[in-house]
Amino acid sequence: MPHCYDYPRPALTVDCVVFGFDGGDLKVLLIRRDLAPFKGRWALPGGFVAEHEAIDDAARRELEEETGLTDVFLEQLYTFGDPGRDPRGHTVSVAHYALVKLADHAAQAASDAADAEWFPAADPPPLAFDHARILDAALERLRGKVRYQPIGFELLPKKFTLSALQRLYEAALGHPLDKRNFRKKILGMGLLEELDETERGVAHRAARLYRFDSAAYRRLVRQGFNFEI
Amino acid sequence: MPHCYDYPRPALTVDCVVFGFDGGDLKVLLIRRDLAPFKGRWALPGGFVAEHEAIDDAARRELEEETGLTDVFLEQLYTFGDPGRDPRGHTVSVAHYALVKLADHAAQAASDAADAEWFPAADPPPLAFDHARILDAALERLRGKVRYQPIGFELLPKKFTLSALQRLYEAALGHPLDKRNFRKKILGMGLLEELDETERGVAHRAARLYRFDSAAYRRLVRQGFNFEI
DNA sequence: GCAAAAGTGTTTCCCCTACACCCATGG
DNA sequence: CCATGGGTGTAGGGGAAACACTTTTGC
Repeated sequence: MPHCYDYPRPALTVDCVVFGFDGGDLKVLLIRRDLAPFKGRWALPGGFVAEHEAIDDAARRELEEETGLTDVFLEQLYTFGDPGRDPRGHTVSVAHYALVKLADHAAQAASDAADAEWFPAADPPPLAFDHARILDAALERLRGKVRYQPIGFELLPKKFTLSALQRLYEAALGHPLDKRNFRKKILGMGLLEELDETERGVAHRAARLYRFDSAAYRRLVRQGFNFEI
Repeated sequence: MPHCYDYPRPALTVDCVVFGFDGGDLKVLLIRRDLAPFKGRWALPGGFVAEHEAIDDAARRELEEETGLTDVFLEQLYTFGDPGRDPRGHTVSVAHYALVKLADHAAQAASDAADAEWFPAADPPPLAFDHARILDAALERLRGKVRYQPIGFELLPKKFTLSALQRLYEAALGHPLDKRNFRKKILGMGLLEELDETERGVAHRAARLYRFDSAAYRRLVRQGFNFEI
């Protein structure tokens, strides 16, 4: 039952701020636009919501079509609807943010989307539409959320070192953390499974690898546990 | 430049979860629907977003049209877009929540909107559409946000007693707080201006009145202060 | 052997918590 | 004078923060 003729209405799109972590900086995945407006500019992956399509389905569909990414952590961020944000007419965008394990996905994204590229999230190129504002909102959300929900692990490979985890938190929060206190706190939570394995191919002492134990996390949450860094 | 004929698209609405506090319970303001679907059911105030209208403008406009409320604290909550949430067709709703000073606004709302009524937020009547889910999301947001942003004051009269503030926090958080610790903490922040005035018309010792000092709050935030209860 | 990062404990301090009694007011 | 809420201080415990050196490994 389409009701396009009932009422003039804004168009509805989704946009995705895709974050990755390369061990040093937070990255964001951008697409080069090959159509007007903003032809040639970098933009967030996204597109129109189809009728009878759930919003997060649309976000995942656009993400796969434009970047090849599937099975990522994806969450709604905010809905941007200022008239004037799209020169073609009033377009409302439901922005999302996604967290991907960069190491696992880099090859896939590169092959499926020639015009997708990773940029430093803190220092992106000029962006189309109001996407710079959306990126800012996503960074702020990530900074806030990473502290009280264990979403940081979505940005790391399945097996990771404590130093990698600490560098991730330092990049997300924007300030250095004390190594001993960080390890004490994170290990004290009982969320990390210590593996009998070390990282490989480094020119110094190899660090132990850990894995996030999501079953343990769910168990603890049920008992009233609150994650907090 | 309307582009209704470009593309079939979902309809776009706004809905508002309006919270008030009567000194005991959190309340939510509902409207009785006089049109199908869900005719006669209680629903959140809301309606269609006009073309070229900003989303929060639409929310404020609908709020005034349906309840008479103006100049309230209003913030975007989440966008609900499951196909099937509206039997008339695919309708995406950008939900907001609002906080009003119940004492100041009760008369105004009652006169402007005969079919608006306050209900206990924790125990509302059956609601139209997916509005029960939206209300739940708003309650959860309020519970979370009240702890680390000074938004509780939006629910109290300009001048209030510390006990009223404490009862508000207890209602929002759902658990009792220690009186002495609460007063120590809240006064220690330096956000409350102590007035030379006491409440009136109570059958016991009258409590001192306080006022939230938003200038002091902004000053402290600039210095890195973080509100937290 | 040297560069580079891994790994490890203790002390201090502050904030959160728990807790009970007297006071002022209106009826 | 009594019922009702207003208002106040302290002691103890736990977690956060500050802090430096030894170990392991690859080159």
